Amino acid sequence: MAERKVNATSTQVAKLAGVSQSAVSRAFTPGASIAESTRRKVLQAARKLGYQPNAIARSLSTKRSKMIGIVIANVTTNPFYPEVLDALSRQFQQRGQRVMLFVVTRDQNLDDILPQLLEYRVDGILLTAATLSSAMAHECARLGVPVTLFNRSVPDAHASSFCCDNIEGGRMAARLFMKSGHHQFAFVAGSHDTSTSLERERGFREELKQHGLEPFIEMGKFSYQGAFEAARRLMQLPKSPDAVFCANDIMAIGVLDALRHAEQKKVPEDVSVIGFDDIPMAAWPSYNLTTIRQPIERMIDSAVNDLLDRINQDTMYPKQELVPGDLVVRSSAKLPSGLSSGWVISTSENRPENRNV
Amino acid sequence: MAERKVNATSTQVAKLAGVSQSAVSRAFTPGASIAESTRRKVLQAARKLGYQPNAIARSLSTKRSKMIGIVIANVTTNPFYPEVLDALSRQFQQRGQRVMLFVVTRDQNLDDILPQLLEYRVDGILLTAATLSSAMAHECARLGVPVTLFNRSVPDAHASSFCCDNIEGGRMAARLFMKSGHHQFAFVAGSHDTSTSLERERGFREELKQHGLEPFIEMGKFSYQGAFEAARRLMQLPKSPDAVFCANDIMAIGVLDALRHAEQKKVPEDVSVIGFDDIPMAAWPSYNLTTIRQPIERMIDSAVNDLLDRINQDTMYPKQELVPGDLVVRSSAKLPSGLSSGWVISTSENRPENRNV
DNA sequence: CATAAATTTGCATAGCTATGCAAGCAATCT
DNA sequence: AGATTGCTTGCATAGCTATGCAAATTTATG
Repeated sequence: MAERKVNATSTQVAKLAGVSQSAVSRAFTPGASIAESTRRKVLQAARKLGYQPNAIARSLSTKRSKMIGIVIANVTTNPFYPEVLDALSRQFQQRGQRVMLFVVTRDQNLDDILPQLLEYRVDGILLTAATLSSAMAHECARLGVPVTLFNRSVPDAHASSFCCDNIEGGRMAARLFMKSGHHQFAFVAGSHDTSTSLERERGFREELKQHGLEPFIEMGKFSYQGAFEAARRLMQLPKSPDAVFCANDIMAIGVLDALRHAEQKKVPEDVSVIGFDDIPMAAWPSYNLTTIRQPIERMIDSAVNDLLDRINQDTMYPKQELVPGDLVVRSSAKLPSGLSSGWVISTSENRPENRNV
Repeated sequence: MAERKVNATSTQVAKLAGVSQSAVSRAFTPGASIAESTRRKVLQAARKLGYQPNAIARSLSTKRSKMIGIVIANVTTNPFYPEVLDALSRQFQQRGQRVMLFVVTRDQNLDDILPQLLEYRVDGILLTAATLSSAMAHECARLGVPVTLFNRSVPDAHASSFCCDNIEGGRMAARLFMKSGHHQFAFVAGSHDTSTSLERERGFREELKQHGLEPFIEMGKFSYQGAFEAARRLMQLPKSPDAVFCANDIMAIGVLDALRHAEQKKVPEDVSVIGFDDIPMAAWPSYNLTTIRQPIERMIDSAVNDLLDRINQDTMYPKQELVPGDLVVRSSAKLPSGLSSGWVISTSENRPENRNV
């Protein structure tokens, strides 16, 4: 016979332990004023009744839900984002915050879903691969709920944002291509309304322009399949490119597969390919993708710290941070003389790859 | 100057609208007894104050949090799970449930994290790629919180479970290998304590055994890298296998890459490979992986329905469901005569592949 | 129009915990 | 011993919404 006591309350525990309800509350509040002896009595009674504090009631009372709302898109289409979600979730977890998750599509309007987060009085909101309407940004500001964008630049000054330096990343790709003597350049874009794609394109373009060069642009729709098709279109061009920079790794991989399996091109002999992100697959022997690595751990640490700090002291202003990416040299792009595969080129230092896994 | 009204309460709205607090509550409760005219008054006042019902307080009052706890592992190592998470999250979202997410590692002990879910009084718990200690299963049962396992078989009868028919899947792989004339068989396992890997191995073994055959077993640690190395070990064997079945697709891909890039083998001419799951990558031209597809949508529908049903009527008993998988024939395994690539073989019907994306 | 029936409304309270405050207590000091 | 000081403790209340119940109002019925 299951006893079916169901959720005991602090009052019941108090009665059994012969103390007041306040004492029970204090027994479960670290740092509260309670004698060790009574705390033990309480914990024992609690164990006997299978009592566990009710976080809902606590949230109501403290006006802190200890929950962070995470909104994320592209979870199934870009392996970078599971990586991000995993890291974020663990970090918050470890810092004593629960995660309320919303998976959305890239083009989904967040104005419907943010209210659902606010309804639960989340302490803070983290958006990744998603953007905020400025109406919603204001709403969050009004309610005093800090918002942080990850991997999206900020629409207005109400939210923090943590991004890789996409423009410089695009420039690095262009420089590598030029140093190793390519002639026709192309960029495979993700979409025309996403800051990551736009900025990476801009850096790539600007650097080429300084040498009087200009890339072809094709749309890869942020997907393997889209990039696969984009690559085929590029190869139809009269002067088909020999250097293709892609707005992210998953598209670079789509391009690689198209070049090798549908266009009989050799990589990097016929065409060089560079991606962005450095997802785990980029290191697989089938691809060996040269790419711009986003220093995901560092970015996430900063983002999480910033959000938690702003939760705890609401005097703080939102912050915009740009983290430099590293060029990871593998073998999907021809090497300029003096550079060999397996090196990581960052703005501050160059070093052999030694990624701790 | 931001007005900084911060979270209005139902009482404030009531005062402004000239009604009672109950009326405000009812205005936001679908189906409650309230005149259309007063509802309009209330909603107008609510808009003016930027009022939104407090879900925390509601949860406390109704004893329903409208939250589901999802625990998931392997998010970064196996693309199958982001797929699962995406689908689950959307489904619950659509059915009016919020998701509280916990990302864990495969071997992490859930006994520490389940209490964190229970503390928030989640209405139900869904575990995927994770198992439940029987102590915790009892605890959930005692508290009346239904638990559903996805892709793990059930430890005891307190939880529902939804799995693909792994044993039959293993059998299908064995049959296909045998029909197309292979001689040496191998299984690349995920781990030795996970039901998916064990059951797939068992089906594969049993079917081979009926023909007096026995497979080599190698450990692939549920990862690309682990399987890559497992494949290399297999190829060292005096009678190296010409038919390798892997406990999942990501390992099958690791095996394929090892065979092609490290062992100079041709697939499927020298070695045939079959995976399990049918992740999107399996269809990529680089891999063209023959695999057992888990009918993920159907499984998720069933799992979500079951969990929500059990939440709403606690008379229901947990259910164990086994969903048959489909053999998706591509070109990583030699075809027996009469079968061509691009077909899906299920227990009930065979049809050309036409996956709706 | 009177009465019954149906609908709408407000009152009062429950749901569970945290916490300011004053009172109780023991230990310390003079 | 008496006065201070510093911990502990319980009381009472806040935090916000939902809901049973009775009262009030509207609508339907004869």
